[in-house]
Amino acid sequence: MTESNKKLAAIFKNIAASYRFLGGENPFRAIAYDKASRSIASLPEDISVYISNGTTEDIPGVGESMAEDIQEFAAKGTVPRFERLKSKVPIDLLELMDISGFGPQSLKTIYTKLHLQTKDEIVDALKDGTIARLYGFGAKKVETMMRGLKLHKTIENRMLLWEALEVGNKIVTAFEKLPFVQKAALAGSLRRGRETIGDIDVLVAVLDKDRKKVADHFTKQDVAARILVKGDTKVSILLKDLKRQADLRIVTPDEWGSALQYFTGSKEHNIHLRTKARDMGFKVSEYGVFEIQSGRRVGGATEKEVYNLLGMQLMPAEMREDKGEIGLAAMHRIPKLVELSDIKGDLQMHSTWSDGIKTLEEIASYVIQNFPYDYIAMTDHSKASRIAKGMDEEGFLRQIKAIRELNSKLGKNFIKSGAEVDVLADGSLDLSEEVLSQLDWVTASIHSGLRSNNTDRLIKACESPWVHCIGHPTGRLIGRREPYPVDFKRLLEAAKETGTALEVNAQPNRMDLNDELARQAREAGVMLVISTDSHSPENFSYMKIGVTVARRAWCTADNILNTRSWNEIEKFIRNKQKTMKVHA
DNA sequence: GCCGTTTTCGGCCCGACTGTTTTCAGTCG
Ligand SMILES: Nc1nc2c(ncn2[C@H]2C[C@H](O)[C@@H](COP(=O)(O)OP(=O)(O)OP(=O)(O)O)O2)c(=O)[nH]1
Ligand SMILES: [Mg+2]
Ligand SMILES: [Mg+2]
Ligand SMILES: [Zn+2]
Repeated sequence: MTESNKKLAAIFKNIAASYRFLGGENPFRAIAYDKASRSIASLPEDISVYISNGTTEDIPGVGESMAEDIQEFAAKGTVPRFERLKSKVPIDLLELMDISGFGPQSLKTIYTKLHLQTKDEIVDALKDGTIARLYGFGAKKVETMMRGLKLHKTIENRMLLWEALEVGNKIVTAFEKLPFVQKAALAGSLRRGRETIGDIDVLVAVLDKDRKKVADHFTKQDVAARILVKGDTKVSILLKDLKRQADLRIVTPDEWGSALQYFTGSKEHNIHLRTKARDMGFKVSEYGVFEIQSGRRVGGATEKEVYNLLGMQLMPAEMREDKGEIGLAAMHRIPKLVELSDIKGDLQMHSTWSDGIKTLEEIASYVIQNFPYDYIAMTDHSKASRIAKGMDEEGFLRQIKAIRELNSKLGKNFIKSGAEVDVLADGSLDLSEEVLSQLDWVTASIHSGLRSNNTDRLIKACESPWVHCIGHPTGRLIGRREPYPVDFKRLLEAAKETGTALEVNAQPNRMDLNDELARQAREAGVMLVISTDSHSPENFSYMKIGVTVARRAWCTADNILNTRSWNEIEKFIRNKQKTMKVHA
C-alpha cells in the first residue's frame, strides 16, 4: 500500500470511528466510510492516479461527497470533514475501537460519564474500579477490556500464512481423529490464503447431539490457554503460545456448504453475495439458502449448491475478496487457476556452495524422492552477497562441472546450473557474461541499496540477455522491511518487452511478488515463476503457498513458467535472446 | 454516505454470545 493510500484509508477509518462514536440517527454513514477505507487500502494504484484520471468515484464505496474529501486530501493532506469532527470527538480514543471489548458505545459512556480523554486515563479507571461501577458495566466487562488491551499489541502483528497453516492443520487433524466429527476444515483468511493471518478459523460438522463433545474437545486441547466465548454453535479460545484467537463454528452436516461459504469469507465477499441473493429473492446465511417469500430452505449442503442456486459458478476460496469474482461467477467465467500439481520444477534454491545447508547430492535426492518435478535450478548466490557466501566466476564454473557429473550419475539432466546473481548498484550484474552465458537459468536479485528507488537497476537487469527472471522483485520482508521503491508499471513494461519473468518468491516472510503485484503482472502479460528459494529441505514445501499467491492473482497454469517442461522453458529463454538480438 | 437489468428514494448481510439489560444492547464473526 502506498503512503498516501495508507494515510487516506486511516483518515476515513477515523471518520467512520467518529460517526460511530457520535452515534445518532444514521449508522450507515459510518459503515460507508469503513467500507471506503478498506476499499482505498486495497487499491492497486496510488490515490493520486485516480485523482488525475478523474476516476475517484469509480472506487467501490466512494461517491460524490467522499470524492470531494479525497480532492481536499490531495490538495492539503487533510480532510476538512475529519478536521471538523475532531472538535466533537476525543480523537485519542478513536484508535481504541480496534481493541477487542472496546466498542463505540462503551467508549462513549466512559467519555461522557467520566470525561476520560486518553488511553492511560482509561487504563487507570479500569484498574481502580471506576469503570466497573458505571451503569451498564461490571466486573466481567472490565476483565474483557483489560484482556483486550493486553493482547492488542500481538494481535496487531498478524501471523505469517505458513506459521498459521502449521497451527491450523494440527487443530483440524486432531478434529478429524475424533469418531463423531464428520468433517473439519480451515476457514477464514487461512483458507483464502492471505499472506498474513489474524486468527485461526475452523469449521466442523457433527450431529446435533455431538455439539457439546466437539466444543469440549476444542476448549480442552493442550494448545488452549483460555475460553473466550462458548456456545452451541460457536467457540473461541485463546491459543497458548501464539496468544491469538482460534474460532470454531459447529454445524450439522447438511449445513456444511453454507457454513463453509460463510466462514471462508471474506466479509466483503459475503456481504456482496448476500446482497445479490436478496435481490434475487433469497436469503443466505451460514445455515443455508432460503426463499424469502416462503421461508423455505432450498439448499446449503455444499458450497457449489449455494453459489449455483444464486446463478453463479463455484469459485476457489483464494478469489473471494470481492475484487470482481462475483461478477465473473455470475457470467460463468471463473478461470481455472494454477494448482500445485501443475508445477514441474523449482527454479530458485541454494546449496552448501553458498548459504544453503545441503549439498547438491542431498538436494537432488531429497527433491526426487519428495516431489514430482522434472527439473530444479541450483541458483547459489554471487560474490557481492558476502554474508550469503556468494561465489565468484570460478566457483560457478566448478559448480557447473559438478552438476554435470551429478546429472550423469542420476542418469538425467535433472539439475540445471544457475545463479541468483546480484544486481549491483549501477544495474550491472555481479558475474561476467562469459559465466552467465554458460548457465541454464539466471535469476537476478537486489540485495543492496534496499532503500533507494531501484526501478532503473531492475530494468537494466531485465535488459541483460542472460537474465531470465527477476528474484523477489520488491525486496520486502513481511513485518520487518518495507518494499524498496519501484515504479512497478515501468518494470512490468521492461519485463514484457525483454521477455523476462518475474518471481513469486514463496518464502513465508517474502511472498514477493505479492498477490496484488502478481495480478498486475498477469494482466500485463508478464510471465511469472514460482520458486521456494530453498535453503534447506523443508523449504521446498513452500511451493504450496507460492501457488496460493498465484491463485490469489487469478493466474492459470499458462501464466506460470515452471508449469512447463524444460524444453518449453528453453524456448522462453531463446525467445528472449532473439528479442535481445543475441546469438548463442 | 452510497447505490440502482426492479429503484434517484429507501434501503443498507445476517447471525451468535455475553452480561446486569429485566427484555436486549453491544460487540463480534
Ligand atoms: N456475513 C458476514 N461474515 C463475516 C463477517 N465478519 C466475518 N465474517 C466471516 C467471513 C470471515 O472470513 C470469517 C472469519 O472472520 P475473521 O474475523 O476471522 O476474518 P478473516 O479470517 O477473513 O481475516 P483475519 O485474518 O482473521 O483477520 O467470518 C460479517 O460481518 N458478515
Ligand atoms: Mg480469521
Ligand atoms: Mg475469526
Ligand atoms: Zn540465500
